[in-house]
Amino acid sequence: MEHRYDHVAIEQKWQARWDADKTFRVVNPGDEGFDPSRPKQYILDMFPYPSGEGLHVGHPIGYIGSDIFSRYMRMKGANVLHPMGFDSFGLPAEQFAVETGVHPRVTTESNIANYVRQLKAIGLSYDWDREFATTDPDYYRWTQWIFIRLFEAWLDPDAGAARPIAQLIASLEAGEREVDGTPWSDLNEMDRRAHIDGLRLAYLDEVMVNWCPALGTVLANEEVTREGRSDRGDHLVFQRPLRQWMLRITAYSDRLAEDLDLVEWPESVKAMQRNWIGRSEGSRIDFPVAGSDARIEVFTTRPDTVFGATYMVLAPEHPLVESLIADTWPDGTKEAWAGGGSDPSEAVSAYRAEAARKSELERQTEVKDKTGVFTGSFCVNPVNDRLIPIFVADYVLMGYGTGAIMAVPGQDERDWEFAEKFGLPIVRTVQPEEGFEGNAYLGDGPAINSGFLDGLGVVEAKAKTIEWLEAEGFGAATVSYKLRDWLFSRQRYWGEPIPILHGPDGEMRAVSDTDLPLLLPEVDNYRPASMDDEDADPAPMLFNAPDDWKYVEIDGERWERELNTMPQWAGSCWYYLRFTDPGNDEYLAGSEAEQYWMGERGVDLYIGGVEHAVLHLLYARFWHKVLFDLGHVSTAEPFGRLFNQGYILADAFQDGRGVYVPAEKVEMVGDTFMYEGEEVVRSSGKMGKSKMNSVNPDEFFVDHGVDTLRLYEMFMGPLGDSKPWTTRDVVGIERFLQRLWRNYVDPDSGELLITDEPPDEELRKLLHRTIKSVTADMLDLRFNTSVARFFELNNALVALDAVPREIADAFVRLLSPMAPHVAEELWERMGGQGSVCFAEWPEFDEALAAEETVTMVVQVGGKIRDRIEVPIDISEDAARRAALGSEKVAAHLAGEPTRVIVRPPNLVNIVP
RNA sequence: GCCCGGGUGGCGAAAUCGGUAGACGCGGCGGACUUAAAAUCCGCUGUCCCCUCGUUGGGGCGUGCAGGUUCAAAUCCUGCCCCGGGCACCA
Repeated sequence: MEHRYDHVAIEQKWQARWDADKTFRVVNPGDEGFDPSRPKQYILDMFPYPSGEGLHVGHPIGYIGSDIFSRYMRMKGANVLHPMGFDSFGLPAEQFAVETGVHPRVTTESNIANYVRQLKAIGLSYDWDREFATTDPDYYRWTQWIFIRLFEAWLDPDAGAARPIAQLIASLEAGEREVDGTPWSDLNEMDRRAHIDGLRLAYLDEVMVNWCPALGTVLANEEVTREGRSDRGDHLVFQRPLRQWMLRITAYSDRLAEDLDLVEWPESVKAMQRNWIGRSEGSRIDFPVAGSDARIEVFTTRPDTVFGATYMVLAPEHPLVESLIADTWPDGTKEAWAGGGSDPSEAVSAYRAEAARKSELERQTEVKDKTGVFTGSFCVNPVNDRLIPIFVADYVLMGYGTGAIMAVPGQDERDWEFAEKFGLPIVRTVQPEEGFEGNAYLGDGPAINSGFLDGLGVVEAKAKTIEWLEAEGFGAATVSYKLRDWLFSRQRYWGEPIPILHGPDGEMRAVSDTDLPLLLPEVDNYRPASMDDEDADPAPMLFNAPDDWKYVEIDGERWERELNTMPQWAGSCWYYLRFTDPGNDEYLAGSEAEQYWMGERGVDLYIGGVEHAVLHLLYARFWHKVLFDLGHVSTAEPFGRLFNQGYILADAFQDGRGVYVPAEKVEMVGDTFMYEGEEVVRSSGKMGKSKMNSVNPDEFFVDHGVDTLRLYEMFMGPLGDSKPWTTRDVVGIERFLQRLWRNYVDPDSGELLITDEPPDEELRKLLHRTIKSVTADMLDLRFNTSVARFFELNNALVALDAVPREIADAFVRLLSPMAPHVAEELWERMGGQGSVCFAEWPEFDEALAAEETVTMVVQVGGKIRDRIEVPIDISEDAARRAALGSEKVAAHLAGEPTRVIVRPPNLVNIVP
């Protein structure tokens, strides 16, 4: 048995050859060997953060899927761009540096080397010549360059698109634009600068941030859990105001939502993005404050209910609160409204202090119990001139709308609760449906108690109210979004330095493009100043940089470098562009390469985890649209087709204390699971280090093989579903590959068992059905059913002494995207030219793929009573006659049928 | 609470146009080969019932639950239950 299937030898041989031959290198337009007659396919995986743990078998399932598709597309004749790189800035390497003093660059480099080794061991067909990491200065140079473009751009409302700030200044100087009615020439230098800085897409702002002392950085809202802890590490997070870099993603809210229509993405991901953007149409309404010139501006989606507004609420942080505090409680102030305060000032101050103290978690848990306090002031409801009291309550959020609402308890459940608790009037302004028994009524119905709106339905009443508000100067139709601007600074070391200089008088200037990359300075230690002291002020790590880095002399003045770094999301916002032209040192990506690879629909297939449904994909789309507006890229959207692979789950086991124990060492004894003599409890979850249920790929490849892993992971079920890993099931794939080998190669002599005799008709038909089925599965990434078809074809070859070449040849081609190593080996042994990776994909003959006969089902009253083999093209008449002629059918028929439904060639249903 | 997915044999799953439910694989059972075992090969395997045990013997039931539409429903509709994911006082 010298020549039996030796997966280790075969897999190592072909991986070495692909590496040496650069088999999967793909050239750009203009390069030698480029073939413009071929269509392009850009097939991309979401690149990984190279963690110290390396890969387990659950990680690469998406990579295997995209690899199969890439290999298929090459065989279909496409120029395939299929690259891989590393998202290598980030916290773990830096935290390791804090603990050990090892430079994050060192950790990162060794982790990347390990990842590359592991990825190559899976036989993934990347063009490794295009590999880069986001931490490479040649790469982050352009990340910084894009930041400068954001800094130097604003959203021109006339164009509905980003334009260079320089154009804005030119039109201001030319008098084509003014600053809030003031000509540019009338403004001093400081005001001009403030105006411009306030319009930039990258701007500084004093905002409430999530400050995490343990990590020594602020975090974006998305990086904070609902419990008010850091997403990474689960550390406490505190709210505090801080001057931070922000990116004006909200300027793109509508385009980010609307352009989802242009892409082929899972509807669920589109829905998540639309939800996140949270567009809602409504109206701004101004409520004049009684006895004052001030007005409180509210946002409402229900302007039609304005007659039912019986009180107002401001968020505790609302800037107008201070000015609304009355000196004394007015007559009629209920005890509950005062919150125990002897005067409004005391009551409101106490309430605001309490609200500021509350953590996110407390606010969450107290949702059902509304709190608030009366300011002592009143508004005038503009539609009916009624005086309504103004409250401060934390159920109104400063971050949404205007931070103030008109409260309409009759049509809003939250307002109803508050009104009941505080004894405020409740007026219904929409007539509820007959039989309605709830509190607030949110449905449609005729307006009541609403003056000029009475009798109108909700839609008409909204329109009429807005018309009235606009005519009377009390408001206008408007749109509100949940999406907030993107908090872009971090106080960490291991990130891209933000390339901005601060002048002595507060002037900001971007680092010149020619001075990029702005390299990270070397520092002595990586420990943030604030890490051990929760009360210490947030200080960027780069504060530790040497002075000759921190300060720059320009025209005799000392400018300070920005000390914040970018968040990890930055590098992944545009890496797909760099892959089109990774070596370019003059531009982020050459136009010709960018236009070719990104042409039409951008990335043709982007595979990654659904956990990036919102953040990464929204941020990347935002940057892409800015670059598009500024003419640096050629498509409106970066990712034409998105696919989310599922996760690989695995049994995990916990001991009596709830601690996970190594799953591979758990033994089943009867119905119970034992680990080191102790009974453990089984659960299931995502494979990973924390659950101690990972399967190591290096060992798996030795024991079972790479092709086995690839086929098994594809065979487990649909690529998009999460499914449990079962090592026991792997044997089915191993048997398949061994059987395949024995069909082609005599295990004793090593002789090829291929004959030039043609196959019999049945086998040929089976082949063509297989080609048809596998080809159809490719485009939909339904590889699980393809593997089933391979089993069927393979099993049909077992009984033969030799496999007809016609079958053997096509089968190897079909198999090669999924099991490329064994396919290469068999291809070579059969005398195939070159690599099977570039062999033509087999075509099927429709006539051969079609069945000649089919089993027709005959039903009586919907129950199957007979099955008859009939020609596939049987006529309706013949089918009817065959069915009615069946003895078995006759036995179930008492008399003449009332009706006969004939659907040739599949079915006849006789209704008795 | 709202918005998405999803519930099919002992297990992973097929069936994506409303027309044979359970392809393919695992596991299980039986057989061949072998001194034996492994490997390999062959057969059976949703479930219950019946018989004159048949190389397509006959029948009932069956795709989370309860209804409905239809000649016909895993597939369409209504209500409900359960599981997973996202959002969550968003005015």
